[in-house]
Amino acid sequence: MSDTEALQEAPRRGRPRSERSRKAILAAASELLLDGGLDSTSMDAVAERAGTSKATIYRWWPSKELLALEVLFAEWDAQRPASSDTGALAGDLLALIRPWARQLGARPYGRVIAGLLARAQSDPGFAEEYRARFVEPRRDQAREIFARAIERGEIAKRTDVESALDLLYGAFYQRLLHGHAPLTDRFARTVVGYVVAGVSQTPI
Amino acid sequence: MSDTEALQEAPRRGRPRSERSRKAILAAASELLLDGGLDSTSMDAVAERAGTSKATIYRWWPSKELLALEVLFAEWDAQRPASSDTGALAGDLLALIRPWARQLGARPYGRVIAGLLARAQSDPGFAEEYRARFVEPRRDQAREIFARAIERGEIAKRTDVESALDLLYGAFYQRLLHGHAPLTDRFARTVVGYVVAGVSQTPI
Amino acid sequence: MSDTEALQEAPRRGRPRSERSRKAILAAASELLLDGGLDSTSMDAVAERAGTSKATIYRWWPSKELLALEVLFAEWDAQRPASSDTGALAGDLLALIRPWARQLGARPYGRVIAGLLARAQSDPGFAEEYRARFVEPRRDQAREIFARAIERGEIAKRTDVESALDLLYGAFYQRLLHGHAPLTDRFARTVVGYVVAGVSQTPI
Amino acid sequence: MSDTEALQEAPRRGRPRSERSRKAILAAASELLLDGGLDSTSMDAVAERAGTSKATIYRWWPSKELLALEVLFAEWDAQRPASSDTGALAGDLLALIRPWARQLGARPYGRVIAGLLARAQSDPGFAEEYRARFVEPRRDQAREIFARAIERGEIAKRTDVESALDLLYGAFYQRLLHGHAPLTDRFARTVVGYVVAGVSQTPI
DNA sequence: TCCTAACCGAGACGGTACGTCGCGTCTTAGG
DNA sequence: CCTAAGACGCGACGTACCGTCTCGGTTAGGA
Repeated sequence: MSDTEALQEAPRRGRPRSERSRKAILAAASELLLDGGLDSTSMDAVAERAGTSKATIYRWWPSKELLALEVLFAEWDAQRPASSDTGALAGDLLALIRPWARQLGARPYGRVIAGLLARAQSDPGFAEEYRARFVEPRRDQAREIFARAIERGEIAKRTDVESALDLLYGAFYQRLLHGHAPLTDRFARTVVGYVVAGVSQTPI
Repeated sequence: MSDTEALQEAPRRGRPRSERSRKAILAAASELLLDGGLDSTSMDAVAERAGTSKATIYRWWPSKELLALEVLFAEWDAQRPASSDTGALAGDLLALIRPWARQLGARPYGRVIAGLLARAQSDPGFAEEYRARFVEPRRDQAREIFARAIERGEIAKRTDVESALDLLYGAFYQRLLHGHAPLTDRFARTVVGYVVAGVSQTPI
Repeated sequence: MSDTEALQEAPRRGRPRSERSRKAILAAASELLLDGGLDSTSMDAVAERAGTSKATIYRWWPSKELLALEVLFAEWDAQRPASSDTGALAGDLLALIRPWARQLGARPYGRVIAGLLARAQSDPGFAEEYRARFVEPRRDQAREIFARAIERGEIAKRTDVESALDLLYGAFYQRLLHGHAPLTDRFARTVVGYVVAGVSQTPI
Repeated sequence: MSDTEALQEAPRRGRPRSERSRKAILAAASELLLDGGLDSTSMDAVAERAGTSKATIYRWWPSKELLALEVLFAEWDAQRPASSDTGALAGDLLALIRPWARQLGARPYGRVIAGLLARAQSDPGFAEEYRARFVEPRRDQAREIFARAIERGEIAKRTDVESALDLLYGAFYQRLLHGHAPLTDRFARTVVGYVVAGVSQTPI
């Protein structure tokens, strides 16, 4: 018996959850979040724009942060590409990173992400949730790529993969959050190039 | 006549600003900010702890963010080390980065910085101020180091220094903000090593 | 269909207004107003004493003055006596005035009324509201009494009733606001006596 | 040796009080008070308009109320007419009351007076000062007039003069403070007529 | 066909913090 | 000794969101 069936077994009496409200809330939150960031987005405004009541929002999302998390997840992580295997570290990383970087630069996600990061600093539980949904999946994909490169002998066995991941992703977050330079495709290629070269060092 | 003299010429009428209040406000804000981050720090609480009135705070700092900026700047950037010239890119970068990384890891600055970054996303003016005081000075120091390395012929003339800076600093911000791993000295050495190796690539 | 039914037809959606809060606010305001007058009564203090939030007060009373107006109206005008017809101007006026004067003298209403009058000077809308609720109802009662006296032939048809009302009520307000002498029952009788004599003049 | 000389004997060292400031403060306060009443008049605004510092105002006037008192006294009581003796109660009262009523109606004094009365309710000391400067002098003038009428036998010895004064002045304050009707000359004549008739009653 | 559980909107509630204004006091430099 | 300038501690203002709580109504499955 599958998990899904097990969950569906619950008796579910009473009026079912309104799908219309769920979608309207996510849509309203999305617009407001991308418009002004987490702080500028009030639950009252979300409720009003969605045509629902605040109680309905709080019934399904315990906090504004978790609502934002789901909003972002829904429209962002939806298009996470399947890992492709090009046979080279640089190729694999580029295939992984370039669509993500393009998406990051397309809309003002920085506003929302910075807000979520800020909340995460003071709320360990939320931080955990945030990492589990946004950070680790992407790092996992890159980890596999590095693992394959090690297996192939392309890079050293003792490569510090975790630090390499911080270098790789950190560079994009740096531009996303500080806004001092755009997240261009060229930047993505340069970053991947430097990271690959960095871990490919051959100390004599 | 020097600038200093010219400034001193100002008549300085009226009761002078209270140095005691200034220090008390910065001290109170510092404690509260490191304790709970930007959001948890209310101007009311700062005023009460400092033994001043809110009006006095707002007279000198237009917003909580700018107060936090000055607080952080005062106690953080105070100990920015003078650039040292070791004759090697790796040595220079390590001398610059290691004290900074040590400081970053010593106290919960992540809370405050994440908060400031969040505000910067929605307030271009504040973002500019933030970059001018926190980001650019440090990048300038590293820029010089890279410039010397290019001059020495240690790295290629066409090195993308700006991207290298994003790699370098981004890695530290990544750990600071995401909290998935500690900002150890070992991490600093690894990051610098990878960055140096990355820009030292010798394409055949 | 009666008006009452028509009003009841209103759907009354949402959480109903808290009767407990309404009463607590009026009670708290009453105590504070009689204790220290309008100026010394802060909305913060009313909210704290009533155990409500300021927002709840402002939701139902747009200003401190209108809250004070309702407070006073509730506990003061509640006991406005029905007009009695003694068949003589002096008797009717005494029956109307003496309970009112007794009430005026019993508690420090002067504080509140003086405050309200002060606000009324600068706020025509509030002045209108004040007159409609406090002044005109009492003047109307006295107007009727004078009208009956004219009808009976007790006083001249061309009596300037409005001025007589100013004389009558003004004397009490004079003592109430200036506090130079108490509002005794004897004073009430004297005032009514002089006013009745004044309008009963028979110029030869 | 006169009192005046004795006072002038004081050594008076240092810079003398600035007459210019004194006048400017009174003028500024007068404009602001007549413009918006006591509450709307801030000491900051008075100081700014007068071109003085707040400290200078507080050095010579202990509070806003006492400043307002002097302002009003200066421009109002200045023209208190000398008592005239017409030989009849009505004539004497009219000579006393009509110029005062005309002045009352000419400018928005109600605003200021209502404000002062409000403050007097909560500050017995100020109430005393207010009565001594504004109320009693005028009542004294009227008291003398009633005394002469009693002496002449025009009215009864046992006339309750104090109540008569409350009737007389109260009628004007009533219109001044409630604003329901104008302070016309006709009203002054009517009031005086009724008061005189009231105290002239000849009970058989 | 009714009962009853779970949902829904509307909107009032107790709180906390906001940024501003006015008070009366103070601390300077200067006439 | 007085003055202007202006900063100071204090306390209240009226507003905005927070997350919670009633309400009257709606929508389903089970009795």
